Amino acid sequence: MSGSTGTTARGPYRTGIRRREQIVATAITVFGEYGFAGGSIRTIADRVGVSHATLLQHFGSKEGLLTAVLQEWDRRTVEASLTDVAGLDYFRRLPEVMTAHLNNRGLLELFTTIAAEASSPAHPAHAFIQRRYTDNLATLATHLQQAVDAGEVAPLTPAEIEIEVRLVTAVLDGIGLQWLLDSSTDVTASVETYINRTIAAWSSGHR
Amino acid sequence: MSGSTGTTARGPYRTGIRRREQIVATAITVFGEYGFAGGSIRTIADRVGVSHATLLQHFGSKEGLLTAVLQEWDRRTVEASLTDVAGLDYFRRLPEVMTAHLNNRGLLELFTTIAAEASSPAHPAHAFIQRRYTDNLATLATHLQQAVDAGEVAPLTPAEIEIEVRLVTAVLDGIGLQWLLDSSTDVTASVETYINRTIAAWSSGHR
DNA sequence: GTCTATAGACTGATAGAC
DNA sequence: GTCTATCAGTCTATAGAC
Repeated sequence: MSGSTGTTARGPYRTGIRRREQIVATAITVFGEYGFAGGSIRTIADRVGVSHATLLQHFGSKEGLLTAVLQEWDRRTVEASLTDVAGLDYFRRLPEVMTAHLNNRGLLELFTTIAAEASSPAHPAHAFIQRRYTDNLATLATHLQQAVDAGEVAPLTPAEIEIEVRLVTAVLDGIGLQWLLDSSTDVTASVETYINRTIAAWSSGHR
Repeated sequence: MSGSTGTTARGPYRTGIRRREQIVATAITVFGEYGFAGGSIRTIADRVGVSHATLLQHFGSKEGLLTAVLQEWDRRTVEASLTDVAGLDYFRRLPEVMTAHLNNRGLLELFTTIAAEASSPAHPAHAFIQRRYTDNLATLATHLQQAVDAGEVAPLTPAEIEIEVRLVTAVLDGIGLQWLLDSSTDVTASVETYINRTIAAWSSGHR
């Protein structure tokens, strides 16, 4: 990626792009801490060490900054996702993926805060969060269906598959929130317990 | 309750108390929609049909109103909780309890939004939410331990019990959030699937 | 008990100098 | 590209009339 475009090399845009990344990174932590409504562009600008006007110059508006933040979150999430595994292996590796998430508290805090805030239809991130959940559930459903097709687990109806992937998502979200509220929460063990028991249930056909 | 104190009967405080209840009820929906940071006392006052000064007269400050809202939420939650069942039956009835919660979207929205917002230690509701989770987990742990003692399920270590009650809590929170984002989510079926499978695992000793 | 008026701080956003 | 200065609007909270 660092070849043809030249955006990461020396050039007229270099400092501007650095600044942009710096602002987005800071905005992630501030929106994570105070939510979108509670986090002001002045607070973000102060932490970066620039004026709030500079920030608006880069992103046009506060909502423009939110869009950039959500895109960056999306980018980093996709980057950390599992692309080399399919079927049941995808679920088997969820505990380690979740554990890796804990290294970046800000990102988890951002998603937890924004997802809850955006449950209201009027929130600027409402559509984004809805789509994100739909996509995530669909990905999980595809992998579970693959496991069924491969004979790794007993057959499941589409309705049952939806319940299963919603439960997996709920566990990841809920345990994440509990870890934010109490860092002594054993995230890895909890998710492992859930996944192991669930795969056992899928395999035996005792649903 | 409506006898000796006279607070619900005719008297000098009657209208004041009615107003207070009305304000708290409206504040629950507004804080649920916009969060504590995003929901202003002016928005609440407008919906009630009074000036914002009246509201501050009653609760002293915005944080005072939040305290009243959290107390009311606590009160209603305790009221709807299961006090007549113990041990495994407590878990067996969680699906119906959760389903009943869906009749009051505002209350669920409030808790989801505030819990996420309050994950930041600086939030005025941080201590309240932390205590609430600790208490809730302890209650669940007591019921599970009772089930163990009664021989309803195979033995569990304290660490295993903590994981189990955290998973139950995570499922309830996570499925609630998904329902807020997409009301077609089958909350009852999801929670029933989880509880049935979990009780089966506890009973068989295959953990 | 509720109102209007107002203080004082903070909000997002814009204009224009450098 | 970043700044200062400033705008209009909103915020929480208080004072004082009725």
